[in-house]
Amino acid sequence: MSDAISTEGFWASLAAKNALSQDDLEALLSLPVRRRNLGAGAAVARSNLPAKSCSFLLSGFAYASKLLRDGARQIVSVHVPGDFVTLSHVFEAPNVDEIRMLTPGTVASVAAAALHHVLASHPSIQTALWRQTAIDASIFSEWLAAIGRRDAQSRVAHLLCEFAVRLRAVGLTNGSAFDLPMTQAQLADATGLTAVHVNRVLNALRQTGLVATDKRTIAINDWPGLVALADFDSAYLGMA
Amino acid sequence: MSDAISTEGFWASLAAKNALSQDDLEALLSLPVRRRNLGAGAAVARSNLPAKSCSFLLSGFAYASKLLRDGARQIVSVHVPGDFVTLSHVFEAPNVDEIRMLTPGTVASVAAAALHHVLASHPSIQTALWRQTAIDASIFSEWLAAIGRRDAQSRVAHLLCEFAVRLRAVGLTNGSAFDLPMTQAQLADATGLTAVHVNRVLNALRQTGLVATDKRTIAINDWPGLVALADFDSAYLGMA
DNA sequence: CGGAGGCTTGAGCCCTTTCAATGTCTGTGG
DNA sequence: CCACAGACATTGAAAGGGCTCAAGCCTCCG
Repeated sequence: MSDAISTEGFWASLAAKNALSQDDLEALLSLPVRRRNLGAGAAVARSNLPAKSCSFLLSGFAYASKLLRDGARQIVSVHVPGDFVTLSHVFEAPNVDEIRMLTPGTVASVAAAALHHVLASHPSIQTALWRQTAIDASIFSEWLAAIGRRDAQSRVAHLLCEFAVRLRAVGLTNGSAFDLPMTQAQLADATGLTAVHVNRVLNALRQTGLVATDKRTIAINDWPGLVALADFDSAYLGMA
Repeated sequence: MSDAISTEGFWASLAAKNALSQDDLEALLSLPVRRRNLGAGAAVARSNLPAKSCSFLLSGFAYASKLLRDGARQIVSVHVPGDFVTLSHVFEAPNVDEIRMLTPGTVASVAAAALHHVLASHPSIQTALWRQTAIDASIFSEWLAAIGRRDAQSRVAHLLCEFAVRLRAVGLTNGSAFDLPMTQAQLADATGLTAVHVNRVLNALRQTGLVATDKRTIAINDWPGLVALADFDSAYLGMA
């Protein structure tokens, strides 16, 4: 299985999106990177380990979640190939309980110390990473509004819209269809619903002709309709 | 009315918390700052204005919220004196619809251009701001878990615990009591509930002896009990 | 004194959950 | 090739937590 992207491609994309200089790019390319092939369900990082490193996805999907005392789980972010996964881990203790792979995939990691060394002499790179953290925060706040104030159909529709846009941005869509490798239970943990209700919501979305599903593939048949239902505006993703 | 803190005190606190050098601190102190006295309800920043600046609270409370198409509001963050308010606004479009004062207060602002100029030559300062953005993201994700997976009592209790800790950190508590200048409708918008239900929840918290309220003052009578109900762990605030 | 915003309370409803069972798919081993 | 197990999806019925609607009250302030 070849990775969706290479380490070099990842850095080049970061450089392009943030207008970094050639010198900056070369500094990034010189960073020692550790690659790991992980299976579905494997932990990308454990909260008990203080492994201060910054990692990103070369292939596969991952999620970060918080566990509550009563056993409930809240997935707070989902990561697609080309995303940073543990960007904020260069700082103190992680703020989530688990980061796991949704699918088999490859994770690349840079030790925090090495990264800090480069950042100290490359302010533009640090700005790029800071900006990425700001985008992560922006996504969190959008999810907050979705979970806090939207009904179940709108929440699920919003999640689907977000993934459609994010996956298109990294070329992981076939026309209007894309792969969303999450079980309904995981979708429930991401939207603050129950698996049973996610099932019913997906049923409703299918019956109203907005989407079609086949295994874990989502086909959006009525993008304007789905956007309207979700009250979706992609600005918060910080892309264009 | 004198401000709770001064601009100089704000920068000094930032420097202390991030182990910045004397040179860094002096660079911060040399930044041109615009101070504004705002009344309750006044807009700190408007989403339509591309006023790229970074602002922080010298006194008073503020909140940031998103508005949904159907008129619903979700408050995504509340800011206390000493907090940055529009830190991520140094980047692109703001990710919230409104930022308003909860009380009269003073806001200090630094133009993004001036800030960027300093950051380019002071990597440690940029790291400090980046770290603050990471903490903001951490708070978002904690709220996400609270709203997504906790019941109403636990959500409200969690919010009260958070404010108790944050206000104690800036010396704005009297013993176990503190001022939380939010109406029940605003608490509802922050917790994803309705004002009516927040009222009932507060009633229950009072009747079980966990808290007492007087106007907008909250007295926590049973801190361990409230923490247990909220499943609260202050680690996500990135303080100690 | 009157008005406005905020707080409180009651009653009924509804969206979502809970509980429980059945169906489907996939990989595995006999 | 089939039996089996396990994970996931689906469906029904009933319960419940929070919402909606509505009214009354309190307090501050002009």
